[in-house]
This record gives sequence, C-alpha cells and structure tokens, in this order.
Amino acid sequence: MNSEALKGHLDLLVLSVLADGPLHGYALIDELRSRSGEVFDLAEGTVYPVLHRLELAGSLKSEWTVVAGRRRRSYRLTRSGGARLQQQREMWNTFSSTVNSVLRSRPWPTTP
Amino acid sequence: MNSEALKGHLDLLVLSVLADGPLHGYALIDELRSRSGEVFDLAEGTVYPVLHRLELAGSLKSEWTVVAGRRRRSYRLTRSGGARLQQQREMWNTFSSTVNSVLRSRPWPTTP
DNA sequence: CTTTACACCTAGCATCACTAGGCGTAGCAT
DNA sequence: ATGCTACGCCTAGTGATGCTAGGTGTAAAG
Repeated sequence: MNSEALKGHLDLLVLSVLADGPLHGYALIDELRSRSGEVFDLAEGTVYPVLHRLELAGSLKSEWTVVAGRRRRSYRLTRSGGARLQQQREMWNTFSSTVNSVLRSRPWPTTP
Repeated sequence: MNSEALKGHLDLLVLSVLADGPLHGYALIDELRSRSGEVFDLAEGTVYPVLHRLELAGSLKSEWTVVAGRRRRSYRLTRSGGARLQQQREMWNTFSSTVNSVLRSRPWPTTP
C-alpha cells in the first residue's frame, strides 16, 4: 500500500473507529489493523500526531488513566467530532465514487 | 473537496485518462473535469508537474506539436505506463474497499 | 486595444504520513 | 539479576506531493 494513499483520509478512519467507543492510541492502532484486515498497519508516529491534531481541533477529548501500572490516554469523540465524521464520510463517498467514475469513463459514449 | 484527498491518487487519474488516447496538458485538465462531473477541477500548476514526473518515470512520452499557431505538448502512455496504471488500479481497489470496510465495521458482530 | 481563452512553465508553500529516535512500566525467560 | 519483548506514550525532522502565485506567449473576440 502506497504511503501517500492515506493522505487526507486518515482522520476519517480514526474518527470512524472512535465513533464506536473511546480507545487509547495503542489500542486504536490495533483496532485499525484488525478492522482493515491487516492492511492499515500504522506506526505510532503516524497515529499520535493525528490524535493530537484532532483533539486540538475539538473533534476529540482525551483523558488520562492508569491500568496495571501503565498510563493511557483515552480518546473519545466529541459532538463536533461526530459532525466532522459525518462530513468526512460524505467527502469520502463523493471522492471515491468520482474516482471510480473517472476510471470507468471512456472517450466514446458507452457501448450500446 | 478536500485538497489532500487527491494525494497519492492523482497519477492514477492522469494515467487512466491518457490510456484512452494522447492529450496535451490543457486538454487533460478539461477531460478530467468533465469525466468527474466537474468535481476534479485541477489547476495547471497541479497537473503539469505530474506530467513531467510521470514522463521522467517513463510512464509517459511527450511530443511537441503546433496547432493554429499554438504549441502543444502531447502526452501518450508508454508500455511501462500501462503497467503502472494497472498496478495503480489495483492499489486503488484495495485502498477504497479497505476504507469502506473500516467504515462499515462495528465493534460488535454485525447486527443479525 | 483590452480582455478572454488557449497553452505552457516553475519556485516556493503547506500539509501530512512516515522515520527514527526517545522515555518509562510490566512480565517473562535466561 | 538481567535481558528482552510487549505495552504505551511522545516529538523533531524528512519526504512526497498537491496547490498558490506568479511568469511567458499566441489567437480570437469585444
């Protein structure tokens, strides 16, 4: 999988997973990997900055917890994050169907 | 349409359009706009560097012509460009279906 | 003679995923 | 005791790439 392919779509994936319940970063990575059938295996250095950016933008809210002597930062979707997710979903649908229509279009009218 | 959304997918679109016949840059922009239903309305400064890059990579071959006193640089797909297109198509299919599967997945088994 | 469409170009910018390192705890094997 | 691995967090810097903003020039329309 090309590394640039995710550009502009990673927020959607993160918001989408967190819409099903709060997770901490490490668990989010696991979840993304498993939900994608091992296709999206993201580095921590990829995911943490996204979470920080989304929280700064008000889409997420984080909370520190300690489990078994290990600190975790758990992220949950805010109301505005939900709206953002909805908007991102629509963008994805438009984008992907538009790409598909370009890929399928031919220079001549579709063969009768 | 988010500006980052195209990242990593623009080559696919360009190669795909040129697979249906050679075009010069300006005409390619028109063709992309019309095939996408006006969604992809790309700036010249976006497209020309892509064409140069793809030619440098051996995916395209260009040829100068003059039509009605105006110089044009016409691009056609090379054999290796065709292979590249095929590979990019597969990447797109994997990518888009994987995103969709993440979007559709739920933390609990799909409701019966 | 000015504006618009055609047709090309590039330097620099901004964004964002990724690399490559760093810090610290817990549990297991040696 | 001492590594090693998994867990769990972080950030500075790099690289790729689409976009902005500007430039050049011809032809047709007003």
